[in-house]
Amino acid sequence: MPRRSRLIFHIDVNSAYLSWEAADQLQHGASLDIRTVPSVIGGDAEKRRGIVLAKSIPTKKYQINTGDTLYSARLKCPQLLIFPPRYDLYIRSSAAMLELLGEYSPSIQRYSIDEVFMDYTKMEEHFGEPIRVAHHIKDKVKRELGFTVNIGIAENKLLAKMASNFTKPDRVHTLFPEEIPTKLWPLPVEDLFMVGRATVPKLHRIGIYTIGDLAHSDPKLLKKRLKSHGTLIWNYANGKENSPVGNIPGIKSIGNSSTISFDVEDRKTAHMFLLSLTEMVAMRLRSSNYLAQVIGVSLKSQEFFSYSHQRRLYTPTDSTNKIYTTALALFGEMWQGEPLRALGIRVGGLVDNTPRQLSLFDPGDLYRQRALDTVVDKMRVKYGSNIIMRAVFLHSGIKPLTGGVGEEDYPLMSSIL
DNA sequence: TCTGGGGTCCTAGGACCC
DNA sequence: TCTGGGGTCCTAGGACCC
Repeated sequence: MPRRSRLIFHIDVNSAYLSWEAADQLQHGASLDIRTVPSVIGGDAEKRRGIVLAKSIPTKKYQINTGDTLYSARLKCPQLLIFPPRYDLYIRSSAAMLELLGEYSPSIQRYSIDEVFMDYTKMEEHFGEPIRVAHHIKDKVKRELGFTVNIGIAENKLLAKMASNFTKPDRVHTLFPEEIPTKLWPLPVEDLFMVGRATVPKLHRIGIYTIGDLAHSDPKLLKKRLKSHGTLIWNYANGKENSPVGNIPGIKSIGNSSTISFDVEDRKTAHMFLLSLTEMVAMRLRSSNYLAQVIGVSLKSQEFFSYSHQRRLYTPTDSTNKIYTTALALFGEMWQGEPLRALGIRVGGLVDNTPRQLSLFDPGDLYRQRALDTVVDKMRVKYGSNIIMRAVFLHSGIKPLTGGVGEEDYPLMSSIL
């Protein structure tokens, strides 16, 4: 075995949402393992959220893809089983896996709810040869937690991630430098991380169809055509990437958006949804101990046209009222009365919420506003998010908070991901 | 009963300043 | 009287990820 500059593991849960649902069902006495039949996790079509979020391996021969509408998925496979998402279960399952992995290295990075990077460099003396240990870890996850993972092993994060994407499920793959020509380069270019829907046709147009084609193309030409993104994917195709595991920079923005079960056509209803979203975003902002300098509103029309407006404030804020009134102003500037399918609020330009010089233009009731927001946050954490709500939501049929993970059950969970 | 939600980063163009 | 030019900030939109 050659000496490796670094040893990086990428652990990827196979069909995460679906695997976690399957494992939970079996633990509760189900006789059918839904991973063995065509099945998907999908949103609620009546609420216009009916898309495939995760799919079992047997759906492959029906050509069902993540993102398909449930309508089209059912056309492809009439006997398809569909289960709703359960974000609380996913958060618990993900945390259990992270805890298990923590035994094998002090350097662990949660990349998403179902992907983890682990730096195994210099850990061999403790736990042994990397491929053997990877098998041990994957078998332990299966035995103790009830779901399967793929593990990719390489000298950097990019190649480890590419390796974990090879054949699934329940597999360990390596992608060391000497294996790049045989294992990576033959793959279609769209399989490369960061080569998405818009880039593929541009690459095809210049005769690039495989990752190998990209690796051997002229980086100057790519840069000319694709700017910095061209340089990035050329490096990736050649296996060049050297970011460390861990040291995730702080969050940059916090947002929530929602597709509404009906088209919003009047200002009053739109305002209520904006308030509901603002309540969630502002609560998350305060719990993260940041203040926001930029407030943004995004809309999606019935015809799927998306657009947004944002504004930078003179004074950073975490006040629900300030964010809401800014959002209303932005909404008023951009909305021409077209039916709306979705609305969103996002705050950015985050700065630490440490004691600061008050601007001359701060409202005099700043502290009273803050005290009120803080009390409401505490009550919602303690008694549930519906314990206190703005009067406009009474009998409106609209939830007083919208967004976050797990809807009303886990209003604060999203901020840990 | 047709198309989610939460993020990050980049680019282009305009405003503004010197 | 013939329209410089660089730097920075801001905003809108797009591309990508899971």
